[in-house]
Amino acid sequence: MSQSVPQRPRVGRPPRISREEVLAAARRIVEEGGVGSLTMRRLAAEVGSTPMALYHHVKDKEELLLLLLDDYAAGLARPALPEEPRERLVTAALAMHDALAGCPWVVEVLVADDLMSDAGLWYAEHIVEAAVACGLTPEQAVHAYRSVWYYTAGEIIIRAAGRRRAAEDRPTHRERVFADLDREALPRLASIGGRWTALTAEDTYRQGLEALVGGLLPRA
Amino acid sequence: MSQSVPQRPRVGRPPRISREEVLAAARRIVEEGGVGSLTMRRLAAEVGSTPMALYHHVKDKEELLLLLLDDYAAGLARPALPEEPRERLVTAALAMHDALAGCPWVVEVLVADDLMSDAGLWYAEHIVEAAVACGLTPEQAVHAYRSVWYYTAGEIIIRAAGRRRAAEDRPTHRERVFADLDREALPRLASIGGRWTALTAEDTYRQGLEALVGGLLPRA
DNA sequence: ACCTGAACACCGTTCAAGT
DNA sequence: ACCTGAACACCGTTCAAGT
Repeated sequence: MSQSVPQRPRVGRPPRISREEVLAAARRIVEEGGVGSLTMRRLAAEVGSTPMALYHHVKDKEELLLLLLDDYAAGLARPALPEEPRERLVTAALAMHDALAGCPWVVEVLVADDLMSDAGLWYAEHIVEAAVACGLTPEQAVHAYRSVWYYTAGEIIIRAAGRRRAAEDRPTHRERVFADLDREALPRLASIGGRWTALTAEDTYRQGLEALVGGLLPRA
Repeated sequence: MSQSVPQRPRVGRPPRISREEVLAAARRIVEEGGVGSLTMRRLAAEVGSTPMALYHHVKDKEELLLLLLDDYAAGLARPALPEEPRERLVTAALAMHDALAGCPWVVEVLVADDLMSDAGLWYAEHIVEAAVACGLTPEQAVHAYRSVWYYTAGEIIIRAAGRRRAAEDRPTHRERVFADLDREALPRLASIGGRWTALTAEDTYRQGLEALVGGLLPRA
């Protein structure tokens, strides 16, 4: 009677590390240095084990990244969305952007295996739904979602790369090029000159999003 | 008198491979398998030499990629642009997109080191110029250019990744997820179901671009 | 001047063996 | 059942030596 929940008898060597431990360590590494810095060997060192022990807890590196993704997605806020469909679309897109901006490494994984796991689909669902509510056909709504996704992913990827470049302090290729622009051939860029870097560092995601959505939806 | 152009006397061992040869081989590799498949060792094999011989012709792998980029950019068409500024903006953006779409590996390099070399700046110049001609301030025009660039780069990157995924034929994570969608939580996506893949495979770059540009520019 | 070979410090992953 | 060690097939790059 005392054994009413039969603990499936664990046999063999007791585990020294758990899947959760491995994932937690992977998360730490990836948050600090991006996906590029996550190696099985470094991860093993982080959990105080050998590279091969990891393969007992995850299938391979790809599965590890997908697990990390699910994990991050599961913790995302799902904000209340406004009644008005156009606002609803913009709010959902902004929430999607925020979710990614907080965690740029996610995008690298997303792009590689397209579309997030369940938690990420929540954004797609509401963007498509709001687009339909605005008067688009389901097909048009999917296309509209895609445009928003391209814009959003591009913004995240490019700005993340920019931050990475700023972190290494060596001058970038771009700066060298902008330093001596041909005033004849490229007058507008030349006249902007040094302000380019500051201007492109400004966050204009929302502006661009509103413009895009305004153009995608039928005139109110 | 016969030596009027003194051939700076070449001394030492005669070269077996040239920089051009190295670049041409690198281009072949990258066109076939993407940037990921370009390794110094494979490149050496391709030119029939050793990895270390390459370092005599290019500084390192990064320089190699930038040279490849310059090279590609130098060969790009610079289409005649229409008089009407809004059309001019759209045409320049489409040309930029075409230039990248023909060569998705370029985007990986671009994103990593931001902005292309001179030839690529041509697009930026004309987009910014056209935006100003449409009535934006130079600052607004740079922001508009950035939005177009985010959208364009995102489209190229995501679609390139999609093609790569389609090439390997194993079922993607996405397909597995879409196969069993929760009809309660994600009704719109569920009702689209199997059509999702076909819909997102359609090329809607131009549509999205027109929408974005329409939203970015002042009402005509 | 140009090229080679051996070496260093890395990768992800498989396989056979230990506890 | 879980972990280890050695090994395989890779990377980019440095360094000392050869022609």
